[in-house]
Amino acid sequence: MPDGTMRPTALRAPYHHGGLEAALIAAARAIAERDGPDGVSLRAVARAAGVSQAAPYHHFADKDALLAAVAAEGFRELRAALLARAEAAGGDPFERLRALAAGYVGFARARPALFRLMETPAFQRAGAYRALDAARQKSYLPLADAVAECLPGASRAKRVNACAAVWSLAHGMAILASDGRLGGLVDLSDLDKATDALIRQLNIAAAPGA
Amino acid sequence: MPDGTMRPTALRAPYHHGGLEAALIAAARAIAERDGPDGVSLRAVARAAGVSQAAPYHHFADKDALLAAVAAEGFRELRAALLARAEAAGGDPFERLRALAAGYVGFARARPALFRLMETPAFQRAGAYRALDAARQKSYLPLADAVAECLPGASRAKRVNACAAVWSLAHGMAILASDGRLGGLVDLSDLDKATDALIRQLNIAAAPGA
DNA sequence: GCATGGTCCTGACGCTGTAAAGATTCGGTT
DNA sequence: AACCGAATCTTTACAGCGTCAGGACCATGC
Repeated sequence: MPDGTMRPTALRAPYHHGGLEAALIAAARAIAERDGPDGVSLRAVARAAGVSQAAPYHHFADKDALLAAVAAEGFRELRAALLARAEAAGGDPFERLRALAAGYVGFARARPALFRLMETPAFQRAGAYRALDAARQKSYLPLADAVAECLPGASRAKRVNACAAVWSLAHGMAILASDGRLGGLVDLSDLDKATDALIRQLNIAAAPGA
Repeated sequence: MPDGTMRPTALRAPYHHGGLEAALIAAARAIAERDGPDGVSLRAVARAAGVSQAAPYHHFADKDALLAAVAAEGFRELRAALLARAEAAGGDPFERLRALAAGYVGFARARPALFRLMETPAFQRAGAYRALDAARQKSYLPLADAVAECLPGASRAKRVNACAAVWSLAHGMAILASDGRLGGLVDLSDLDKATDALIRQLNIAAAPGA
């Protein structure tokens, strides 16, 4: 193509992208899942979306804001995955709790790069990204609810403690499993079962199966 | 100072630094603890050590190798802190286990940036940095030993499960606490007590005090 | 006294995030 | 239909980054 500057209008990409914001989020996520969170450069994202390097700044304040949007999408998907598992688990609260924990760990294991991005400490700072905060908060609720239902008569302190224990255990497992570091201790090929075994070690409810 | 090139020898820094490797590690750690792991630039580290930007390459293969050295130092300190806590805890295995978990979480809370650096996934890849791997491995042993001593007659599977549970719980607490995210659930001002309460929720041994 | 090799510096390359200024196009108002 | 403001996108530019090549310095061993 000898004439680069005057390509026929029909073949040239339209000046206005149309859905650039969504395209940037998708491209950033794809790159993050391929090369890890640190492999994401704003310029590469822009290239992948077919726009100039400065175009993203019309949709995101800076690079962190774009990554925060990706993370928020991740939390929404995490929430959806948790709700689906809870639904499938049926009515027993402890059963549901174990399903939620397994879902949490499984999500991290299935999308390690995305999970790592969601855990990036730059975005933890509450108040910095409101949409992210909201999505994160909402993603944690199913777990807290299930814990509360497991301990109907307990004091608030007891419930809070149990909630912290479950969350910490699931979070720790999620991180260790997503990095493959739990491999020497538990069978990562059947992560649901492994999570079950660990959650059962918590004094949350009388574990029926044993 | 009009004559920049011919400063008197007595006032000029010696051409050979003397202890550059250690100075670089210390500078990198100081910057990481002030600005976070991502705030560390090789050039800034070199500036802080009073050498040129390329000098570090005579002591470290690349930036990651320097950060890995900082992380290894962190793991050695973590191990020392854990051993000290175990020593102070006395003879009861479960008491020692709780002290170790509290030490683990306390370390992360006291040095959040260093802990975050140690958990950087780029360094998790086993075999990439041998000294780091060794230091990390060794830092985990006290916890595993204490768990084993808590369950003297148990099967290997049971001990491994308990070990994974303790490690996951402590690790999750460490990360959540070092980011301050556990604040809504537990009292971060008395982290030892909070860790105690959570570890007690594990069916590791009959918790005596209740 | 001189060569060797380790330690350090200067300068350069291509990459990054981001700002400023101009071009293009859309939507709504005359 | 003509216009204008606002939104979107491009070009250009700057400083800082990790890293490398080539040269300067100097402690050590012959």
